[in-house]
Amino acid sequence: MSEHEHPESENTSRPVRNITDLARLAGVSPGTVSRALAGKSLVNAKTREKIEALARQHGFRPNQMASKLRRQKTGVIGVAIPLGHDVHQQISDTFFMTLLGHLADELTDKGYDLMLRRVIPAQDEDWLDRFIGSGIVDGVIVIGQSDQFDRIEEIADGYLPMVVWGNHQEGQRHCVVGSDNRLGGKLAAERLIAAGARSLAFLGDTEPIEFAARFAGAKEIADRMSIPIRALPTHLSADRMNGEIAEHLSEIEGKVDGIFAATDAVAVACLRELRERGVSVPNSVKVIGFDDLPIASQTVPPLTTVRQDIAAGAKGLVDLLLRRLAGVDTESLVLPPHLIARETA
Amino acid sequence: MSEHEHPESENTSRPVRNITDLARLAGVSPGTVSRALAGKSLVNAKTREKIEALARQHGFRPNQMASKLRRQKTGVIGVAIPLGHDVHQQISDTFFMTLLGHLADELTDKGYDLMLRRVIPAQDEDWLDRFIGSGIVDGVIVIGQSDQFDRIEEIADGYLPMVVWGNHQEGQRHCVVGSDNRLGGKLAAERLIAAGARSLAFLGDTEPIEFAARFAGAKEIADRMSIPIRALPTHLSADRMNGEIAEHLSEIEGKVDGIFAATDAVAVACLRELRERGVSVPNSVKVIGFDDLPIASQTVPPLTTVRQDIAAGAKGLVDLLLRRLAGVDTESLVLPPHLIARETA
DNA sequence: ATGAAAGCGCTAACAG
DNA sequence: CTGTTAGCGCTTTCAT
Repeated sequence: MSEHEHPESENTSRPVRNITDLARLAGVSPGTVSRALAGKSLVNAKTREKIEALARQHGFRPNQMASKLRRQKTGVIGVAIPLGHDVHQQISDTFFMTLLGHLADELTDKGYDLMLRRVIPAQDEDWLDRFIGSGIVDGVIVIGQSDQFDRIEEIADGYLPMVVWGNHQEGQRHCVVGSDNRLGGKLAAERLIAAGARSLAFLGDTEPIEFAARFAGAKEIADRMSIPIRALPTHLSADRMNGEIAEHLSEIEGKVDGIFAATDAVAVACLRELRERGVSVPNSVKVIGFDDLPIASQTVPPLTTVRQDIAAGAKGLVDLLLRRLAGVDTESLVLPPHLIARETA
Repeated sequence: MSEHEHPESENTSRPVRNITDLARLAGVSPGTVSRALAGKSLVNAKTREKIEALARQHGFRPNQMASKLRRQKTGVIGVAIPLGHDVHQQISDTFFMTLLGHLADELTDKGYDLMLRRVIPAQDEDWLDRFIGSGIVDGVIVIGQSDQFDRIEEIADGYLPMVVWGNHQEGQRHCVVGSDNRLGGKLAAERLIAAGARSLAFLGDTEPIEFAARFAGAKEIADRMSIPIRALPTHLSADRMNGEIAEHLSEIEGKVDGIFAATDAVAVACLRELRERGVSVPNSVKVIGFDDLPIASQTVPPLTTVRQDIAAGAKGLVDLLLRRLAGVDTESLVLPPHLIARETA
């Protein structure tokens, strides 16, 4: 018989609905049951055992709602994914989803539950206030600034326990964890140029600030070396991306020999398109991605890319949030990206 | 000024902490405030407006914990991802993560929040009971049966609001939504054979029942056509997979001309390894995957695969769960997979 | 349409 | 070490 069924055969009285019922059975007060089940030290070992046995036997678990209300904390961290630019972009965005997986592990480790919300700011001005103000979470992690930088800044002024994955800007007020995108962009451009490229293109959307920073970094290097670089705007949703990449490649054929893709996903699509056109990589065109997702090592040829350390990012987000939960106004954490040299550049 | 800051300049009294404070300000009773903020019809329009204005002005939102406790429902659906066979497998498993994304959308749509838990059953016998029994969620969706089929069956006997993504077996007691894996396996084998393959292999882990069913379906067709098929066990975590696939390919070289990969991720790795060995696909060896993830269309050559309709799966999971929340003991939902013919088979 | 009052189930301060 | 007690903040009859 599963623990989940209350064995009414053994016990003719009504089921154990709460701590008081259990207290009655154990012949103690509700307070003692509460302490015993919460694992507080100040309970007689025998009493505790008896109570635990009874609880097990009746499949009883204290109501968390009541506990949370009373203690004024929920043990839940909200994770919000704002879908700003391209609503469908993140649905299967491997990077964000992997980050989420690590976050889940990290939070579980620290004894917190994770409440996930995907929000469309355009349809819901109030998304952050609502999440925060409802008393349903103790703190919030926002995955990606999307186009909500200002909104997040506003909130940060009055709400401490929030940490955001994203790009760091000089003088910003919200606590952010993220890769140094500008540096990543520099690494990418340097690599392309070192590999022999003399005319560069950035393939991707430069609206989101993370990507803007990657482009800016690459541009800084290109400008310094007097090498031209142009941005080729591309949506990141799978359906629009392929067509747009094809168009761009037609347009730049023979004029560009180094492509910096905003993400590995873009790079993979670009690689495929180049192969279909019979353009040799890296001989005729060099390509470099960003993220170092698992797919990067599976392309042909294997993709040279800029790695973001997702696990470290998740750990950083959670560590900082816990410190903020404890009242500390933490600094942002900027992680260094690393060049992963494979064969496309 | 952000709504989040309580404008103490305008109002010297202490901040509005609860419905009672707001009631005092509005000159009404807490009950009326509750009704007004909950959007009940039986409130005078003017009173409601006044209350809403006051709430907005003070950035007040009713405490959800208290509400949930009182109403004995949480508005939260638990989503559990059991990590049975290969703990790291799912960390970046695109299929599950995409399903999760759709689930989040679907649940949000229906007004539910989503509480995510990744659990390692081997370290935590009680994972499902704990999730369910704590009164923290109104219902549970389990993503993947992993090696927990029996555990889930037990729970299902005493707990209605649970739906599971996974494989359907004759006579099982828990409500499941999933693709017809056996049929998918048949489609795959038929396709490989139709493309000219005369000796098949299933590449992947046959432990998890979904994969076992895919293999069984393929085997049924192969047997019927008197074509040999063997299983090549492969871990699904990225780090171990590549080496194992390489070994298998060495072993079967020249002996197998049709490979059915358990998932697209495996197929992609297999394709890359074949290319490295100079084996021509589909001429020398045909390959077919399972899932139809976005990468499937990006491989070279584009991957023929068996599509699972993830969005429909998510919708099915949520719909069934809502029916169960309403007390209906729903049947399982088995979705038909579809062959997506591209160029590898 | 609104007010009064009784809890939802638990925790923690206080007293013993 | 344990019992008693006073709420946490909200919802919902039951009156009016």
